[in-house]
Amino acid sequence: MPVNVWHTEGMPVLELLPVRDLQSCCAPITREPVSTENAERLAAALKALADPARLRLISMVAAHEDGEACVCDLTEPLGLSQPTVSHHLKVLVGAGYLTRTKRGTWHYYRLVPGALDSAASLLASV
Amino acid sequence: MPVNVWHTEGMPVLELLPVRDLQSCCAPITREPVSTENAERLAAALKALADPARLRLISMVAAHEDGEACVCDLTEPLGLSQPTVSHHLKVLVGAGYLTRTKRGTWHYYRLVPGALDSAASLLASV
DNA sequence: TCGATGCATCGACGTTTGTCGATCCATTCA
DNA sequence: TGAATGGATCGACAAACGTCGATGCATCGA
Repeated sequence: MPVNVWHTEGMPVLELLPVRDLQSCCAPITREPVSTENAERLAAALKALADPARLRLISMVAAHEDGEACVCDLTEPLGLSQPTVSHHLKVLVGAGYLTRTKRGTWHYYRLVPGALDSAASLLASV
Repeated sequence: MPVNVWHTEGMPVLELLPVRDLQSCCAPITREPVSTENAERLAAALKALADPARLRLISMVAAHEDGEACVCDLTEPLGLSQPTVSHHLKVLVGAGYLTRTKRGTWHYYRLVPGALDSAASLLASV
């Protein structure tokens, strides 16, 4: 549920707020502009997604068997080097979209349920 | 409705697809990963939003009287120079989130209805 | 006609980002 | 124990990005 964005070093700076229902049902023509802090948090959350390779990674992990995948599953279909794939996965984990679990030799990445939808909701409520 | 992203020079490359309803009602555990082209388009659309200044600009334009604002309305509350504000507005217009209209000496910016929600829907359907 | 104002564009700059090869560590297996 | 494999991290580098001051072009009002 919480989509985080690393700030200094793996430090989460964003906990996605619940969707503001009043927004959707009775938003006036003129509303309050978003605060600087919320803009920075949402921008960081979006920046983590604003890359073709990372969007494909998210999609590939979700589409993979059992909803999880290791780096070796992703490198070849993505067409990028292993260090680059690891880098992108780290960004996605840091932002709270993926989790990482180690089993034996492999690190399995898995989509955080609802993380993408939370970001989408936040975006729509700007 | 269409959220565009300039490709070479003001050339729109993205027309937001309609929300794929089958996705929300009966998505299987394992789906098809997004195509490279769609990932690039969505990434471009998100990149235009993944900046605190631009998110605040969108919000400020929407919150402004009559739903429109000129550059001079935005520069001071945003705390950035006029060229920088113009630059960000250009990016947002290019991506299809804002429109620009000239009346007399002023250029008025206005939110494209539904553009933000379209992007959010696309994001949620990754 | 001339000064003032709004704003786009240009050029420059420092920072951030995406990418890779090289390296190193952990785990497995012969 | 030693080779092989998965994968994180490092260092380097080019490209993209955000920002600003300077400039130029409209438009308006005196």
